[in-house]
Amino acid sequence: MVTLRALSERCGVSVAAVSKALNGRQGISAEKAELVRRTAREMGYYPNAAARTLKTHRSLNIGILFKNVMANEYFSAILEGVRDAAEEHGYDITFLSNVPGEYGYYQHAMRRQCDGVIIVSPGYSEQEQSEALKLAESDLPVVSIDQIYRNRSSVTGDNLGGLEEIVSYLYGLGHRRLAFIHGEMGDVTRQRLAGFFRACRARDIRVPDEYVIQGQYQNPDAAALATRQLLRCKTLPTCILYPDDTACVGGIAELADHGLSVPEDISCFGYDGSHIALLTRPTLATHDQNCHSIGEQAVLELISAIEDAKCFVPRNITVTGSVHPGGSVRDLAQK
Amino acid sequence: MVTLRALSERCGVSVAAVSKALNGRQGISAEKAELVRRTAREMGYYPNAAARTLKTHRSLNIGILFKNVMANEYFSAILEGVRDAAEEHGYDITFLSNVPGEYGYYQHAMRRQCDGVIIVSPGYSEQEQSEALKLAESDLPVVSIDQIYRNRSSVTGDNLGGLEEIVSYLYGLGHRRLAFIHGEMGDVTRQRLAGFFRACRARDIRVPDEYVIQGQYQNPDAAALATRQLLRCKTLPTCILYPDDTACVGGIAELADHGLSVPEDISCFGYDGSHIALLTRPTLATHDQNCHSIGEQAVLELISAIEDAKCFVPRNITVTGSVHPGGSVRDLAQK
DNA sequence: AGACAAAAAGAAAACGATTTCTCTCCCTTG
DNA sequence: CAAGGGAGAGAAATCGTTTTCTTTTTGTCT
Repeated sequence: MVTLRALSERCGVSVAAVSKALNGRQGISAEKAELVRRTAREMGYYPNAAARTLKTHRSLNIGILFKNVMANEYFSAILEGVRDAAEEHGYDITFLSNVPGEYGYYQHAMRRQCDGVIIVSPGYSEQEQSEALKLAESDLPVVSIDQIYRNRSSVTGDNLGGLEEIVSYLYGLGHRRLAFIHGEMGDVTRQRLAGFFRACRARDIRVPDEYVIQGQYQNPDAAALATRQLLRCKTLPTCILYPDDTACVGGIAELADHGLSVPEDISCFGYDGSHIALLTRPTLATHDQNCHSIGEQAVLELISAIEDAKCFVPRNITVTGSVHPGGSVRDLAQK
Repeated sequence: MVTLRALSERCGVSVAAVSKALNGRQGISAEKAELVRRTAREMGYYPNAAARTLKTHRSLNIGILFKNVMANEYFSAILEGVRDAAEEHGYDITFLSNVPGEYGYYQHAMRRQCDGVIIVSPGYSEQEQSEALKLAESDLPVVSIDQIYRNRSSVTGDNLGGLEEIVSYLYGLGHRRLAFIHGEMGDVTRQRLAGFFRACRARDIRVPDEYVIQGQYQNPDAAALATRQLLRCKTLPTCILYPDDTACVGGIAELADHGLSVPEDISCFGYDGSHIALLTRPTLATHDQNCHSIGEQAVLELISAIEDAKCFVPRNITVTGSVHPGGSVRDLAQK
């Protein structure tokens, strides 16, 4: 292994000088610095992160709470955004784990000397939630995604605005009877409901209670069930909004089983802008949440919390998405 | 921060004694060891990974080469297997990056003192390939997935056996005319082709040249194109094998455009066992590669390369998958 | 009781960086 | 020409562990 010491001997200067040269600090002449840098390249030197961390108390390492099935496209896209942005800024990321009775997320982060932590999804169990909270209330810089902790920055998709946009889009196509099958209750769902009702009210769209049904996220069967329930209404909606694309696919299949074809008989709208949306026939009209950007924003926010600690003030960042038209929605205006 | 020093003062013993107690080394009495451990728990001590790494040259960190869109279900499932297995064995994982002109995968791994590296997918560019090779030829323990490096262990899905199984399954359902739209040429594709032809020959299934067409992995459009080409044959196959589920969906859509319905007119078979396969109507017959297990195996192999270095001998591990029946294949035997 | 081995305890030297502080020089300025 | 200032160079301390080696204590056996 090539160390500063080795370099210093090779160049005939002190270890301190080598350190200064390599870090662009001053206190060393330009020629010597150049010599050192050249020699470093020749000898294949790379700094020892452990030693540097030990001394500086900065690890260039970001901890990440990510207790999710990665197969979930929404979360994996966020993760990718996080990774890309971290990489670009010279940070590495470390998945934080939680072994009840042994150590928690916080201990893990501290053990690895993480400079900060991004909470993507803490896990569903009571235990994991409380460990995540411990982290959020610690002295570490923390940024969360899709949930809000006291006095911490957060980054979320624009669920309220997203649903407003969808309703506005559908209204433009002549839809007046909108049903909303939504996911499990939580911050995200509440935002979406608010956006939905707000946009409907603004356009004088009346939404019967029976048009709003709880389904589940990422669950085509739950969507099918909710759809079936919806079909019992005397007057059918012209369009059904689903909590995500996977659910939407499930709903469309259920409609087909009842002899209703999409979009001729009824329209459907997904959420997330996942790959599936482009694969099915008809393609899905959906709402792209811009996950990659959500991940990136979280990293940028965290880095500024780390590096400008003194003048950092937490805030809630909303990343706007956009409607992706698709074959599953019929244009009722066009006659 | 609670350090060994702090603990030693609190317990009235030497730093060395504390270290021994916490690591279960001998050279300290049972009672003192117990006292130290209790105090450590009380004071909320956790070891400083950087200091430990610096001293021991072991980081409990695994580098991972993963230059892929995570939205790809196949890779993200592998990644998840890697993460889970690593976590279980007390290792963390670090994504290795490659910034041309700055540093390569190897430098990144060394800088972070990785104990070993898993090469999942090195990236497609010339540059990345060669950086990955540098890593594979370094003195670090390396295990690769889906590709083989000289004198290194590898873990791969059983592509050869997978296709044999598929053919065998289809044969059992009465299919005799099989077409194979495969992905870009490479180790994986060659294995699959070999398995396909071997199984066909064993059953006296003749495969006309025009039934074997190159498409692309994960590309529904390429699959559609290849499918169109296939439809020009005077005699159509009874079943088309696709390189993966995404391609399969693209193929089915193309067939529909030509007025052929699946599985009534023609059957289709995917690969990967992805979520999509369960969502479409009909559901996709597919082959589950057991990706999670592939990731796990790679970690186990790497850990033994790291921890039993002296008696480690590289080998190629094959993880077998299994056929998942689905609605896209018609049972021709049943009349 | 005395001698010796074995176990326990601790002092100190690393590991590879950063950083502070001191010491030289050399140059500028009055 | 003397004084003052600034830049360059390096010695040494330090970060929190582990580990070796020496010293001390304890226990065993004749």
